[in-house]
Parts: sequence; structure tokens; C-alpha cells
Amino acid sequence: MLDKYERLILKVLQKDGRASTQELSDAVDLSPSPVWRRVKRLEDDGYIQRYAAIVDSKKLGLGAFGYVQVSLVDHSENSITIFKHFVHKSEQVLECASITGDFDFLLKIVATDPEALEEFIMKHMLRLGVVRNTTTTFVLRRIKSSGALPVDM
Amino acid sequence: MLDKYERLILKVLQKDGRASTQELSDAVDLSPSPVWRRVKRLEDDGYIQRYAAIVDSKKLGLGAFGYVQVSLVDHSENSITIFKHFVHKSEQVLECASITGDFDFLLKIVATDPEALEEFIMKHMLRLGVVRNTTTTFVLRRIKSSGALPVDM
DNA sequence: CTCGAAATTGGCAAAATTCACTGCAATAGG
DNA sequence: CCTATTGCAGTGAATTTTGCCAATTTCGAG
Repeated sequence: MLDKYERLILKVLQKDGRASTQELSDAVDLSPSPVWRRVKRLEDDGYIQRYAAIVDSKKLGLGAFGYVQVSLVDHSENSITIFKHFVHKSEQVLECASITGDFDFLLKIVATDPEALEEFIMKHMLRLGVVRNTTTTFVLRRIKSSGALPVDM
Repeated sequence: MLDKYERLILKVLQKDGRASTQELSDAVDLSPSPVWRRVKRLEDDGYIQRYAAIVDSKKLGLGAFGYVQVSLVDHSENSITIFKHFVHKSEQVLECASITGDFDFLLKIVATDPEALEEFIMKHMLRLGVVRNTTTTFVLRRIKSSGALPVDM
């Protein structure tokens, strides 16, 4: 599957997505050409989906995070479509997953402040007409965020 | 604070962290040099914290995600330190936040499969001796993940 | 409100570095 | 001994980075 070099490369690239072939070569202790071939393969085969700049939320004035559990009024095709569409078009929804338990979805929401967060839920989410019930959990402090995926070694 | 070009640049770089100055220049409709200066400023001022490769979890054999709410046995300095240390050293813990509500922390965990996820909680987290209680919510399907932060425009 | 000086910012061009990418001989591993 | 992979070297291109001048905006004095 993945050899030790590929695993190392993934590890490094998750921490520094702009590492050049040369830098990777140094970090991984393998000459540039095989490193380059591996990176290319990792990209082509979809191990690396894309690259992204990680932005400081506070600097952007986004000081409030919350997790919102959502249950829908029904589970018709239509309701689900409406809700998913809302999730995808709303930039404030950072993550969304369907989950086990009493609720259908768990969303991670960002906003400038707690009031704005509540407003988002009230004014936008509940107005969809497909949401039966929600439970909001506010983030007091972010201890760890967007940790890299573990690459077994 | 941030002008419209900087906001656009952030928007693009969150989607493509490897966009070159030239590419940004085209996307933002501003010549390369001011674009370059802006990117540099965004990096130096900490708006851009770092760059990262986004890796496909399934390809790595990581097929199980879960959200785990955790409450500690007490809130002594010591217990909190132990728990936080565990969170930071555990690669399987992708996110952690202290939260409002009945629990103290909400963690996002990844594992190869549900059993491995449960094992992680049982064998590793509960063995810390500082965890009183946990509630695990399994992710059935990821609808949206790691969406870029909204940059007001 | 107008005018003009100062400061900021954009655009162009050039330089220098670095980078991606490709053959090929050497090498290692089975 | 054969196959797969490495390391090296080279090449051409793309990228970053800097300096300079023009354009634009800002802002205060009149």
C-alpha cells in the first residue's frame, strides 16, 4: 500500500502543505526524484485531495464556535435535500455529519460572536421549515483543532 | 482592516493553498506584485497560520469518525493537565474543545473502524483515570467537512 | 468646495532563485 | 540474474522577490 516514505511525506505535507520536493527530500531522507514521483502518485491516486491555507479565525473576527445537533421534522427525500442544500451553501457551517443517537445531524458552526451564532440558528436554520429540534453546544475554548490525520507508521 | 483583495486572496488560498502569486493575480484581478505583498502580509500578520495538505481519510483506512463528549472526575489543575496532555499526544484526537453543557470537552476522534474507535475510548481515554463519563456519537456519513472559514465580503 | 502636496498603492520589468520534471546509469532486492 | 527503484545531472520553465515609476487616493490648507 504505502511505503514508509509515502507515509512520512503525508505526515510532513499535512503540517506544511507547501513543502517543496527538495524540502521533503531532506525531511524524508530520500533523493528528490523518488520523492517527487511519490508526491505525484499521492496526488493522482487521491491520497492528497487538495492543499489549503489554514486561516486564523480570531483574526477574521470569528470568535464563536458551536456544535449544533439537529433533528428533522421527517426523513423524506425532500426534507433531507433542503437541509443538505442549506448546509452546503452556508459558509458558517464548517462541518456536517449525519450521526447516531437522538439527532440526525451534527453541525459545527462559526460566527462572530455567540449572539450571531444564535441568530444564525434561529433566523436561518429554523426558518428552513424542515428542522424539528436543535441542541446547541457552545465552544468555550479550542484545545486542539484540525489535527492531521494519523498515518500509521 | 482587510481590503477586498486580501479577502479574496484568503478565500482562494483556503480552497487552493498552493495557488501561485500569478494564479492569485488572475483570480483576484490585481497584478502580481501587490498580490505578493498582500500574501506576505497575511502570512506575517498571522492571518494565514500555515498551509496543509488535505488527506483522504478513507484512503488511509480511517473509516470511523466519532464525537465524544467527556466529563472529568474533578476540575483540579492536575486532572485537566493530564487530560489535555492526552489530547495533544493522541493523533486520533483530531479536535478538542471545552464546551458548555453537561460535559467538559467535546472531542472528534478518528479510527480505522467503529471497534477501534471504541477501543480507543475504553483502553486509552478511560484508563487515564481522570474521565468520569463519556457519550459517544458515531458519524454515519460526512456531509461537509473542513469548510473554509467565511471571509466577510 | 477646490486645489495640490504627500503618502499609499498599483503596475511593469528584471533578477535571482528555486522548482518541477525527465532520462539514464548505478544499485539494490528478490 | 532480472526487475524495480534509486540517485544524479541537467534543462527549461515557473516563481518568488526587489526596485522603480506612474497612478491613485488621502487629506489638509486655502
